[in-house]
Amino acid sequence: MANMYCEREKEHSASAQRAKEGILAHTDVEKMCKIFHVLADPTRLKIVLGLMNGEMCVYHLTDVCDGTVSGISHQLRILRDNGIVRARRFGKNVEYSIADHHVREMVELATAHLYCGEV
Amino acid sequence: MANMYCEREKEHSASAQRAKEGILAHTDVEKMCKIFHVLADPTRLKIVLGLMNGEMCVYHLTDVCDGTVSGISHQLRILRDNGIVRARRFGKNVEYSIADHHVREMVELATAHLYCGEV
DNA sequence: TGAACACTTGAACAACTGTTCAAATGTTCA
DNA sequence: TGAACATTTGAACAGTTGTTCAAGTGTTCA
Repeated sequence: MANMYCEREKEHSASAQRAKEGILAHTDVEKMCKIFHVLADPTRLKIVLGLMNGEMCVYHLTDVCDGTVSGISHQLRILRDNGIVRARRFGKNVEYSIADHHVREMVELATAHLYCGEV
Repeated sequence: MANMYCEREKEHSASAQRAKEGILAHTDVEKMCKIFHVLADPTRLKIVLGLMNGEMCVYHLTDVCDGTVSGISHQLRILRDNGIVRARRFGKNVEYSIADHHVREMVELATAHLYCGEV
């Protein structure tokens, strides 16, 4: 990457160098993708948005998210496996809650992105 | 939702009610999913991480992301269509940059989620 | 003008994922 | 113990998506 490739070669190759040696060398891209991927499904996002208002069992979540018990349960497993929600047994029921405050903040930032008019 | 469904029925149905009348009534879930979806692909995320270090043209991005010109260009279009990056022509080249500071913050929060030990 | 370069686009294929239905597990209570 | 309830799990199918290859567009410069 020593030759001229574009009119702003110097700036761009400097950016490229910084990126390669910095953030991309020290970030687990696959893992980070997974976090976003988990939030990128309407059912799962509704579950997360719902749980941001308080703890709930599966039946309440099917009501809030307008889904089937099985469907919600499948998605809850994915959320659980990725550390987004936490499960706790309560007799016959399982109570779910948000496991990580960063998730709440990510959702809030996504809202900001959506309504700030920059799109 | 008036009967007993679980041992903590009162709390849970209150959460459900808040969620249904509040955040879920006022959030465009599909649009928010789309934002997360866009960041949920390794090629696109690498592009975003790369551009967080400065502006670049497509050729530099293929170097940074270790991808083909065509592949990167396809993903750049998706990022552009979703307001994540911005394109500006510079002679024969097209210079890309991050379009929205919320994206940068979302990526930073995802990093925090990844390395805070809560997972 | 036309050759060379930088990037974009379209089509097609393989891989992945959300939903559904049916069956299984775990828990309570009579 | 067994019936009823709450939730989980497995298999399968349809729909979506990232990548590749080939062709197209836009720009510069001789």
